[in-house]
Amino acid sequence: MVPARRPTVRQPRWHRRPNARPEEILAAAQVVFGEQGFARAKLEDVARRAGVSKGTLYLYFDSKETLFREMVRARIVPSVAAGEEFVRTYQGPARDLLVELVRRMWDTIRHPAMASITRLVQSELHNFPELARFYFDEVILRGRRLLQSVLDRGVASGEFRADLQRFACRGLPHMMVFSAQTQCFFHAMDPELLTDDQVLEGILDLFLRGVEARPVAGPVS
Amino acid sequence: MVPARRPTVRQPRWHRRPNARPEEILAAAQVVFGEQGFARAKLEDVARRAGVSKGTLYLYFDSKETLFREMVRARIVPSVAAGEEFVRTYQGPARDLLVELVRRMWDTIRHPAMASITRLVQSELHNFPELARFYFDEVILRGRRLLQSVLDRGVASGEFRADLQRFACRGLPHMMVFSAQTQCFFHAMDPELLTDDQVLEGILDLFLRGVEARPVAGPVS
DNA sequence: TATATCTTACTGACCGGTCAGTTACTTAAA
DNA sequence: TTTAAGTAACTGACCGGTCAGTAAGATATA
Repeated sequence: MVPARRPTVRQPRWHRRPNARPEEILAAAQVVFGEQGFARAKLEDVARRAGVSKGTLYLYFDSKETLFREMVRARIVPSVAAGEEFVRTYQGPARDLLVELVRRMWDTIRHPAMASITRLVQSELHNFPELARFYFDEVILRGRRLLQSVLDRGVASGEFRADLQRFACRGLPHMMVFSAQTQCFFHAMDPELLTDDQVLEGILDLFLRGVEARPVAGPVS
Repeated sequence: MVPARRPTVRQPRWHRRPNARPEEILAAAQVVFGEQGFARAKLEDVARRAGVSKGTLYLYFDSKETLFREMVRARIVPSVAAGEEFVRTYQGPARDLLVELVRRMWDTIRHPAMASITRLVQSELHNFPELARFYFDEVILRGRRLLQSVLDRGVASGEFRADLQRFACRGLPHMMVFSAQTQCFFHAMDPELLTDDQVLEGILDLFLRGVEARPVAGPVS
């Protein structure tokens, strides 16, 4: 009798997929860094989740730090660009634009994977000056300017208060990002849970009241 | 000639100060954890800053994790209690109470040492379920209820909108905490810096507009 | 079409540094 | 003299980063 080893069609233990690897590694890194934070995250875990060995990580990324930076960049920049594109092409009242922009921002940042990134960046900034610089310029500043442009439109059209403070374009994203983090991370222990939609409506309700020239009561949209 | 070594009055190399040590260690831990985050922080550094050796830490705290938890507890709970005491004893319009409470909260959380703690907690929650539970119950929930009670007073007196959303008592602290963190950590690289006072006025301006029944334009106080 | 040759994506054992926690000893001070 | 506060050398687990070796699979040749 012939032994059963060596089946007729041999399955390779791994495949060469140099084009797919970087994205897969970034996706794995997003999960592991998001769950563990930078310092606790083990590259061994990132590798396992990406379906490769630890050595392979180093074929595509110089170091743990580089991997972290590239992951943040790859995940965040497209969102900001999408927001800018939306505002650039929007036709209509500033109020509606603001409402829709806030909805889209909320839809982006309320997902745990995204909330993890904003939290990560916030907590690791101090250790990665280069990342901090990049994040501040390409995310915070661009986001702030984007929102300010929407507010400016509304002021020009008389929809928003002429005496808006410079803080307005910061307060909104601050409230949104932190609300998203709280929704994600305290979800399990909150006895007075709000749904994501309730939070969104609450944000819009407060902020519109805060900026509109002639606020009216009642539902937002 | 007599050699100069061994002066007549010998200074002890160290003193036994069992009552003072814990607080000194907590203070050192606040700085080091605040600067480095939990995982990067070295107990060696905490010990050096506290003026003791590493072994001494273990005379007063079971582990790195315990030290971290105790530090957060010791620094945060008094602030919450102070806010509660202030609201409990306040006589006057709800609007003034709200303004003054926000001022005091801002005065507390805008300091880097405090902003570091809120950031720390946010980023380490996942790794310390016990701390998360404690923080949520003793800080977030208590803070939320405190603010809600102020809002309720205003609604009852007709100063605030009767249709306030449940989100209102969360949005304000979210905006404040995140604004404080941003003020602290991006201070160096922001080309459009606002002063702490400008941020406070901006927060009050937005939020009062958002909650008042008959908002009026103009400066806050 | 078959197979020999070659390139390179990929593996995984290993090394060296780091650091939380321990312990054997020292010393302040009651 | 006693004892508890404090020290500092030590241990062992852990993990980022390396590199010698392996095998997938492309290409050349018959």
